[in-house]
Amino acid sequence: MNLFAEIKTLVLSALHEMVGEGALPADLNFSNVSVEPPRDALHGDMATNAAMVLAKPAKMKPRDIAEILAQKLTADPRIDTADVAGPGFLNLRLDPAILHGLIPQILNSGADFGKSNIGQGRKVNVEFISANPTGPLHIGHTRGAVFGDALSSLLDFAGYQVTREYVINDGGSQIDTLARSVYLRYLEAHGQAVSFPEGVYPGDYLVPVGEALKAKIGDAYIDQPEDIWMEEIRNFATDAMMGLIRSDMALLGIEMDVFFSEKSLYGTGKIEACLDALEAKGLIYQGTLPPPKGKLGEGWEPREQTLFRSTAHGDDVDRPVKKSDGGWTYFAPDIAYHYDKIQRGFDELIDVLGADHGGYVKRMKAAVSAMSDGKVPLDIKLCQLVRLFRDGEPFKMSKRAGTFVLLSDVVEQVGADVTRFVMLTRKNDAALDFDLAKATEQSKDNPVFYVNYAYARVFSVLKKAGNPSDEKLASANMALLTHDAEINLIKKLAEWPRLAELAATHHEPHRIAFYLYELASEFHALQHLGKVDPDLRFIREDAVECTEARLAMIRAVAVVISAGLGILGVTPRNEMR
RNA sequence: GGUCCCGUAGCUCAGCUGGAUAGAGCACCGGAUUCCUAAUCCGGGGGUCGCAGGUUCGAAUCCUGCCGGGAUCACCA
Repeated sequence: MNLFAEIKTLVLSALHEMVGEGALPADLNFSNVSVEPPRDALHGDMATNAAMVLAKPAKMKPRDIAEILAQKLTADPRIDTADVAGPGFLNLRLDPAILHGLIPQILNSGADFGKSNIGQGRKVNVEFISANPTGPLHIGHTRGAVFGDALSSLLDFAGYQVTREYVINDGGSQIDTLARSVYLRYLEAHGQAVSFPEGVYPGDYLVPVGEALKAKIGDAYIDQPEDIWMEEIRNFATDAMMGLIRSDMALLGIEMDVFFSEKSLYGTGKIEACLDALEAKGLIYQGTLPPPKGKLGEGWEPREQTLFRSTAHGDDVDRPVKKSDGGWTYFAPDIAYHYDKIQRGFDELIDVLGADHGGYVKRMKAAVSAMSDGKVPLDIKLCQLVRLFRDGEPFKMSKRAGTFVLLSDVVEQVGADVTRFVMLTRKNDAALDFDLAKATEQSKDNPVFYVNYAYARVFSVLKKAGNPSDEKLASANMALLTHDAEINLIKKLAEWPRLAELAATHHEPHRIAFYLYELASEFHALQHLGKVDPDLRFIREDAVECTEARLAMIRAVAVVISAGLGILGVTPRNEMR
């Protein structure tokens, strides 16, 4: 289904043939041979670098290799011409029938067009959001949420078996703080005047939690010491916060497969078992860390702690797993959590984190490498900050939380689809400026609109043509699509499977967004040509066959846009008014 | 000071395991609509790819060192 992969197979078999005939030496490594879209469409439909990457190991001139390869390739019916160009590129022009044949393929496969099996059913765990259950999700979580969800869909599209996972940090001291905060709201619900000292969460969102607690237990905990109510309120409050977070996620249409409780690692021997496993590899020891370099060294004092030898797996310094008082550091349960993921049989792990976790990457990779003996790759995707604007002015106020802009504020203002798309128009590791006013603007300046507009235009045209079925369109005579702009559009469609594979292997969903913009652009250009030259209009009363072929083509555009937006989690609209 | 990320057109950013004359949008200038959505399209000007070395047939891309911006940095999760 991936035309580029198909032609690459052809190139490789031609190369093997050349080896068999003695035209190339044996033992050549073909892994660097690629077949790609050429930078300039004038060069042809596809280009291969085979002659250039093989020239040196084969000790031949690139052009000599290219000449022979060109002869072999043109013998194949799929290849019209193969021209040697530049330093040794081989530019291929395909038999138009190959491109034309793509359209029925797209119409018949529908949303499945572009799916691949590069994942080969490998189990991949994508952990994302994982916000502390102490309040609603804010803008800082939103990008990671959208990114993780889209990456998951992308990997699924590429043939991986994906698990979306959220780890609930319900074991740490911040939950004690949450419980105390809720206790105050509980007292408040009973009519007591309360003040909120430093170190508790003052947010209004805890008011209903305090009231709910009152409704559940009445006045049982009034004037009671902390050790009486702490455990129960911790659980009660955590559940309430996870309820909030789940409803925030629902606003973006995100559903997790697994919610993993960090607390489940404590008191169950899981952390101990994990560290035992590391100790068996000689990676746990008692020791004292050197002072940090630089001026932060002030106030530092040596402490003997239990340390993980992360330097054995690429980290810069070993990391403590136990505090000097014997309690676990945060790192310890997190190692155990990743150990658990490995034991659950995942072949690959992905963590989506905020950029403020940058210092955490090496140690976690070291831990996973150590625990899996280097067999389970861990990719940590750091999402950089989102800067919110409205009409060019920084946007910071939140009506409900007072400090952070909430995810729900953003979705309320621009909608889930716009939020998702905009969040995916940047690489995850580049900072993102998000202008809430521009995001709802209906213009080409707004990529969401621009892409969806192309989709809606297709529907408009099809409607005008009486909504022919995909089956009927698939049987049209595509050979009538001969105009350059039409061929360019089909070539863009042909790139989709390849692009989806690349985006998946690189864990970069933003490439989908950029591709969709380009596809929409090709479509808008062609659509406009019909205004200048009536013969190029999609619907021609005087040419039924041609009309059918064109309708099939634009229907294929809609199918691919729909598939792409589907991966991004955006629902295309059939009309924009 | 260590580590990580970023540095590409006036602005915001793409640039696909290194490949051909470095691309797009905005802004600016000039055009296009009796028509399926002008909410669009076409053309033009605009670049020492932060700087300097290195690797090679070839570097925005890989390596080293600087410069600038951001994040982070030992018993906080």
